Amino acid sequence: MAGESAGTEARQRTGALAERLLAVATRLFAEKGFEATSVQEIVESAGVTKGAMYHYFASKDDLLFEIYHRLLMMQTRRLEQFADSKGTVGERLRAAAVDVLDTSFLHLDELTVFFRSMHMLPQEKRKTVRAERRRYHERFRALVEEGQAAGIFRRDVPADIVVQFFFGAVHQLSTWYRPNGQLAAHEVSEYYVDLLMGGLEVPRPAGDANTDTDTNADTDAKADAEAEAKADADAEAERAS
Amino acid sequence: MAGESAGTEARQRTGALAERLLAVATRLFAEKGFEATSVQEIVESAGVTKGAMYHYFASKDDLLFEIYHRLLMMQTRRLEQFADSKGTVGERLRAAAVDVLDTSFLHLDELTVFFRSMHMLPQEKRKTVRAERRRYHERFRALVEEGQAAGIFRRDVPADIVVQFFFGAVHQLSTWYRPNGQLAAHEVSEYYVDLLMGGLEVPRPAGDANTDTDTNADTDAKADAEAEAKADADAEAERAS
DNA sequence: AGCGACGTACCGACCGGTCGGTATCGTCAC
DNA sequence: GTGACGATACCGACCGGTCGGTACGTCGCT
Repeated sequence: MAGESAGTEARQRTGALAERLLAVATRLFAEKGFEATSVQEIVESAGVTKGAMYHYFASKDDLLFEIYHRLLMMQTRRLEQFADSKGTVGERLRAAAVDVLDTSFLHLDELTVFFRSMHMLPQEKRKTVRAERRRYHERFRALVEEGQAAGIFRRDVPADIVVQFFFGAVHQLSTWYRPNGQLAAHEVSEYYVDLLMGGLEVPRPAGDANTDTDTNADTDAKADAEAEAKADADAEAERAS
Repeated sequence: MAGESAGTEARQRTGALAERLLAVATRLFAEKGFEATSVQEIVESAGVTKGAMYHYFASKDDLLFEIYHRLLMMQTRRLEQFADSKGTVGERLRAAAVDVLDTSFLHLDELTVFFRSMHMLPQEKRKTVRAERRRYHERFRALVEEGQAAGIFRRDVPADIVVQFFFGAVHQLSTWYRPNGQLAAHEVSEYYVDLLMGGLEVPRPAGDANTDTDTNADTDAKADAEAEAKADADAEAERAS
C-alpha cells in the first residue's frame, strides 16, 4: 500500500528477515534502551549474525530510523483519513484522537523508543523524522483551529498549545500504562479524549476561575508555531557543532 | 522527611565541585544523552579530572540518580505546600499545577534527562526514584479526588487517569518548548492549567458528544491505581532477569 | 603527621562496523 | 537437463577505538 519502491537505493528492508530484525530491535530498544542494546544482542535474538543485519540495514541508526519512519507514516495516513472524513469538527477530532490513542497502545514499544532515543539519530535522519512529525502535528492543529473558527472550541488557548498538550499526554503513555493492568487500552483512550474535548469546551462565562479570556486567537497561534519551528531549527543548528 | 544522612555512606555530594559536576552533567546529558556523554567529557567540561568526580560520586549512574532525586524532592516539597494550603480544591489544584509547570520550565534539562534516561539506572536506584515519583503522583491525585468528592470535578474520569494525562503533557514539555520562542514559559503554564481545569469541569448534561456518563467513581479509581502499581512492580520484576 | 581532595596512569571489556568468504538460487546457452 | 555463472543472502572472525572504573601518587590544610 505505502509506496515501497521509492528512490534510488533502499530497495531493501522488505524481506521477512528484515521485518524480524526490526521487530526484535524494537522490543530490545524498548526494554533496555538503544545504546544499551548491542547489535550482537539484536542479531542473536533474531537467530542470525551481524552480517545478515548489515546486509539489510546500513547501520544501527538505520534500524532506529526505520522504526520511526514506519510509525509516523502509519499514524499520518490514519490521521488524514479521519480528518478528511465527514462529520462535524468535534466528531472528526474526537475520532482522530481516539484512533491515535488506540494505535499508540498497539505500538507502545515504538512509542517508548521514539521519545527515548530520538536524539541518537544522526542529524540528517533526525531532520527527516522531525519534518514528518511536524506535518502530523500541523494536520491535527488545523482540526483544532477549524473548531475554534467555528466557535465550537475555546479560543483563549492557542491551537498549537492544545496539540502539544494532548500529544504530550499521548506520548507519555508508554511510561505508565501496562497492558496487563486493570484498565483496558480503549478505556484509557476514551478517558483521554474526554479530557481533551472537555478542555476544549468554551469556558462558562459566569465562571469563577478564569479571569483573562480570549487573549489571542488562531492567527497568533499560527505565528507562534512558526516562531517555535524557527527556534527549533536554530537549536538544531547549534547542536550540530 | 528527606533524611540526608541515611545509610552508611553517601555523606558526599555537598561540595561546590560536586554541585558544578552535577550541573555540567545535567546539561550534557540533556544535550547528548546519558550514554553518549562520556565521563571524560563531564569532567573536562567542569575543569577537573575523573579522580575528582569519582571522589564525590560512586559511578556515572550516581550522577543520574542525584539529578532525579533532587528534582523529585523539590517538586514534592512544593506540591505539598500548595496542596496543604488554604483555599478551595480548585484553587489549590490550580496553584499546584501552575507551580509544577513553572518549576519544570526552570529545570527543562533535568526533565529531558529524566524521561530519556530513567531506564539506565540500576534496579535499586530506579526503584527508589519510582517510589518517590509515585508518592508525588498520589498526592496530586488526592487533590483531584477531593474535588471529585466535592462535586466540583467530573466523576466520569478516574482521578488517576487525570493525573497521568496532565503529567504526561507536563513531562513532554522539554521535547518541544524552546526558551527563546515566542511564548513565555509562564504563558504556557497558564494555558496548560486552563486545559486541565477545563477538562475537569463537570460535562454539560445536555451535551451531544458524551453518551456514557458517570461510569465509576473515585473508589474504582483508587482500586485501579493500586492494580496498576502492582502490575508495574511485576513488570519491573520480570525485567530484572 | 595525617587526612580529605584531587590528579595521573592505566586496565580490561566491549562495541559498531568491516571484510573475505560461502551457500543458495535464478537463468540462460547449448 | 545440465552445467556455467553472476547475484543475492548470509556467516563469523576480527579491528580500531572508546569507555567506565581503579590504583595510587601528591598537594595542602590543620
